[in-house]
Amino acid sequence: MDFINHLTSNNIKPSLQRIKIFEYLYDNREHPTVDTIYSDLVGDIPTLSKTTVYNTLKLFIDNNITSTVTIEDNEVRYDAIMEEHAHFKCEKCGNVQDVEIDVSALKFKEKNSFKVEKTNIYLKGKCNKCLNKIN
Amino acid sequence: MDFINHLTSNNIKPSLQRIKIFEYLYDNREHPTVDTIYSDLVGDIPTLSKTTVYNTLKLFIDNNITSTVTIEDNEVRYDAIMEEHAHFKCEKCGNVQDVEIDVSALKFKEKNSFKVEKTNIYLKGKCNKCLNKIN
DNA sequence: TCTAAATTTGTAATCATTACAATTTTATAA
DNA sequence: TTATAAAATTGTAATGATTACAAATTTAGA
Ligand SMILES: [Mn+2]
Ligand SMILES: [Mn+2]
Ligand SMILES: [Zn+2]
Ligand SMILES: [Zn+2]
Repeated sequence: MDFINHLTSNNIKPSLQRIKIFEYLYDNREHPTVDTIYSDLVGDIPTLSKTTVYNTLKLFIDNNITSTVTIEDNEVRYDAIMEEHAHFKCEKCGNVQDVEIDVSALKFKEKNSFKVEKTNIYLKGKCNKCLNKIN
Repeated sequence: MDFINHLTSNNIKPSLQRIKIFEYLYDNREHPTVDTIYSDLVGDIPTLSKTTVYNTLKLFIDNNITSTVTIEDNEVRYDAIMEEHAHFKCEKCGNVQDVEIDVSALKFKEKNSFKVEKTNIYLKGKCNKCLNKIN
């Protein structure tokens, strides 16, 4: 993945902060929060500001190279994978993982029609790891 | 719908505030926010406190007679209809409507299995009304 | 009626996010 | 290269939703 080219081709000037934040998001697929992103990167970029993380993620979202995952109503997570997929959160361990899904199979029998442009599917339950624990 | 009985049979003592808030939520299907609920009910119950609205909704959720609708990451909406259904938000007019959906049709081909206990499906786009406007 | 428990209320605290102005960095032209 | 303007980053203050908490009110039972 050529991050600089990816940013540039999406009209985003590739500053150090932007490259690092996008790289982090792309490599860490567990859908981190702003705080996690900031904490994990501030060692690398000591001058990093949390405001920059917020600004940068907003910029990414406006340019469609990042999306939010709001599977909980009290935390916003971020995702750099833009291919359509669902999300599963384990309510035991808290992990949020990607789920391949065929969204086109979603046929809703609606009387009043509307045009769907975005679909978000959020699943919750227990993950394989937690199911196999004996406690 | 017998609201008092519904609350009682779900282990919730039917105080005036609880009855009115649940009744409001059940009758107004547009998935109101705390502020909307409070504003619309304070005329009816002049002593109503916003804290009571928060407390009561939390109580409803804990007892599974209400759920949250977090189709936007910056506002929490509430819903008293507990039958499984999806939600559609029109990005023109902001309306959030219910969508009948066959959740069982959702087959995800996952390598790592997990046990799904709750499913939330959020759709966004343009509603019928807004599509038919000439502007 | 009296008393304790439950509920409601108002205010203060918390915490995530945004606004904004100052500083720093980058790009451009002389 | 140097000067200047634009863009990006930063730190701090403001905002706003939610929660904590203690006081007041209401309800239920003896
Ligand atoms: Mn994802
Ligand atoms: Mn609904
Ligand atoms: Zn788990
Ligand atoms: Zn509309």
